[in-house]
This record gives sequence, C-alpha cells and structure tokens, in this order.
Amino acid sequence: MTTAYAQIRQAIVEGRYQPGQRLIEQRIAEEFALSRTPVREALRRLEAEGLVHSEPNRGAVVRDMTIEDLSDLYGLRAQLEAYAAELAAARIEPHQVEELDAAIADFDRALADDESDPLDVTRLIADANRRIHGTVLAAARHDRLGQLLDRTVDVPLSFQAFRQFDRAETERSHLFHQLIRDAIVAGDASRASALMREHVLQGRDVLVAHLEG
Amino acid sequence: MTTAYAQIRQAIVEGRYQPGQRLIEQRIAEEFALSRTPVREALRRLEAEGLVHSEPNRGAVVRDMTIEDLSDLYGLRAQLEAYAAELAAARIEPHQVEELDAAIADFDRALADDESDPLDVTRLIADANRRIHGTVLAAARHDRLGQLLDRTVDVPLSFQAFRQFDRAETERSHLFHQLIRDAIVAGDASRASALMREHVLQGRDVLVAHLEG
DNA sequence: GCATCCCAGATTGCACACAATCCGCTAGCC
DNA sequence: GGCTAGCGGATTGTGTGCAATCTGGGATGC
Repeated sequence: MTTAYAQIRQAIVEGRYQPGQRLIEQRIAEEFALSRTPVREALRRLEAEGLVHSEPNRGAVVRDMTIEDLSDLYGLRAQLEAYAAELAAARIEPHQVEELDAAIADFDRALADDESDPLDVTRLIADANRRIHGTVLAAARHDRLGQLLDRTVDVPLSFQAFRQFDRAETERSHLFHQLIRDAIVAGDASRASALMREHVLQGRDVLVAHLEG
Repeated sequence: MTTAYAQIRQAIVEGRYQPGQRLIEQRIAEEFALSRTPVREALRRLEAEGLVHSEPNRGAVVRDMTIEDLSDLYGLRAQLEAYAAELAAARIEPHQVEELDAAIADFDRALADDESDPLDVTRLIADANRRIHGTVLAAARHDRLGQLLDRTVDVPLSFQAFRQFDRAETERSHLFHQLIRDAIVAGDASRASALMREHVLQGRDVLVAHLEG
C-alpha cells in the first residue's frame, strides 16, 4: 500500500498524471504490478489529502484547480504557516535553532554558488527551503498542524512545472527567512507570524503571476 | 464503504469506541455485517482525518489525546475559523446573510425557551450553533478550508461527553455570534476574524476547564 | 534468575473473483 | 427528427482466501 501510495502521489505531483485525468484502478495496478486492493487504498488516501477527487461508482480523477483555487489554497497555507511560526516562537528548542540556522546557511551558500549547474543550484535551494519551513513546523510541535500543512503545501506542486527561481525573488525569500528566524528566536510570536504570512503570500503572487503569464 | 465509514465514525465520536481502543478489522466487520474490505477503507479514511491512528501491520486504534493536544487543536481551529470569517466578510451573499440571521434567531429562541425539556433545548442550541458556523464557512467559499475545518471540529467531540451548556457561557456565545455577523455583513474582515478567533478560544477555555475539573 | 530464541495464535496486507453500478449507444416509438 | 428505454462493456464495490508480519508466552541456555 505504502508503495502504491508513494508512487501514485509522485506521479501526480510530478505531473505524469495530469489534472483531470481519470485514475482507473485496474490500469494503475497493472502499471505498478500490483493488485487493485492497494491501489484503491492509495486512492482513498490521496482523496483525503485533496490531490484526487472521486465519486461513488465513478472512480477517481486527478483534481483540477483554477487559478482562484490555487490562490485560495495559498491563502490557507499562509494562515497555517503563520500559526506555525507563532507557535514556534514560543516552543522552539536550542537544537532546532541550530537546524534552522544550518538550513538558512545552506540556502545562502546555494544562492552564492555561481559555478555549479543551475539545475543543481535550484535543487539545493528548494531543499534548503523545505528544511527551513520543516524546521519551523517541527518547532511548533503541533502534529495536526503539520499534517494539514503537508497536504496543503504539496497540492500546488502538481500545477507548477519544475521551474527555475528568479534571482530577485529568491533573495527576497532569503531575507524573509532570516527575519522570520530572528523573530522566532527572539520569541516574538506576532512578528514571526506576520512575516511568515507575508512570505507565503509573496510566493502566492509569484505563482499566480507565473500561471497567468 | 460509505456506510462502514459513517458507522465507525459515529461510534468514535459518540464515544462507543473509546480512545486507545484497538479497532480490529474482523471484529468491526462482524459487528456491522460486512466484509473486512469496506472496513479497511473506512479505517484508512478515518486515519487521514485524524480520528484514528494506525501503524503498518499493527492495525488501528482510536486516537488518544492529552488535554494539551486538544488545546492545540482548538488553537488550530481558531485560526481556521478566523480565516473563514475573514473570507466571509468579503464573499458573503445576501441569501447567506439571511441564513445566518435565521440561525442566530433560532439560537436566540432556544436560549429564551424555559419550558421545553432542557435536553431538547441543548440540542436546539447545538444545532443552531452548527448552522451559524456552517453558514460562515459556506460564505467563505473555500472548499479546502471547509474540509479541514470539518475534520478539526469533529475530533474533540469524542472527548466531550454530551454536556449541558452553562447559561452564561451560552449567552456569551450568542453575543459573539451577533458581533461576528455584524462584522461580516459590514465587510469588516479583520474584526470578523478577530472576533471569531476569540469566540473559538473561549470555547477552548471552557473545554479545558471542564476536562481539568 | 535472567535473557534469548522460537513457536503459535492473532491480525494485517494483498490477490483475485464475483456482484453492483454506471455510461454510451442503439433501437424503437411518437 | 427527437426522445426514451434498454442493452453491453467498462469500472467500481464487496467478499473471501492465503501469505506476511507482529505479539506474547514458554522453553532453553547461561
């Protein structure tokens, strides 16, 4: 099951299964050399996560979203991540501060790297970014919030082709990461929250502009 | 599947399956005169919703929560409902204002009713309350937010025995409902948001006090 | 006495078969 | 010509058997 879930999920997030496409159990089962049973369970799980939409007796399709839907989703994510930052400001532990600093340093290093393959640099940046947000979330120590955020963050990925980060945008993100880090470490919950909200909403604007253009 | 899901869920929320209790597929299947297959799917769905926790090859148990977990959950709910109120202030439509007013009027009527069986009154109040919050959520026009909220709101129910509402508390809720309604209708998003957050956090305090006492 | 190994029972994970349902299409009727 | 009823293929929903895995307890060795 776990394997079916992970594989189908990856296929959706990477865009191999496109929005709107029907996900026929038998076909997927054959594709992954499994029976329908684990495929069904994976589809139910993906439905609960919102990546897939399904109706009784009619099966599942990869969920399609309008730009408005995506924009709303980012708005929700902004709320959730802002709350995570707020909690983190009160709950973060020293070793998590170290993790956060390390991830921010990696982001900085990747940003300054003008020798490696740009594709690798993009990957490094994306990874450091994930670690930064992940550490804030872990510091919030709120399992359920983490769960909801994981799901909310991944959905839009299926609508973004893998794309290079614009330099100015990336530097702005870096700045925000540092400000957010400082607010959290200083225990200033309301500023941490506001900065994180703004940071995510900036991301929304960039995505929307990209999709409209 | 749908029937298995609904039945198991109800059993958990009503407390017939207690927190910590193992949910053995075969046993539940027999109890509802089904095979294990729909039961399995229902358990997976409940797991995704957070009502149930399960580990590979070890099965599912009704999720247990500490007071801290519940308190955190209410904090999350406060964020989400506040966001719903914020969006509703910008998006509500005339017929939804009518629905909201009708639900608030029902709440008022139930509150003034000192003749009916107190248990019926409590049920009426709980129902009006659900409609008020449901209408705000509908007015927010944000499917995903609605989904997340449904799940976040129901979980604590399994930890509350059905209880009478304290009169002062109920009147305070009624007041907040009216203030929230006015802010939404006036299009004042930030006040609607702040009021809703406070309203939910009051609910948290009451629940926590109740569980500790 | 204590730790370790191993076995038996219980339970979940998966495959497969059959039943129920849905959708598109054709034939028949008005 | 257009509309409705009904048929057949495709797909999902459910039941069941077997394999894989975990748990607890007892026997064995130190």
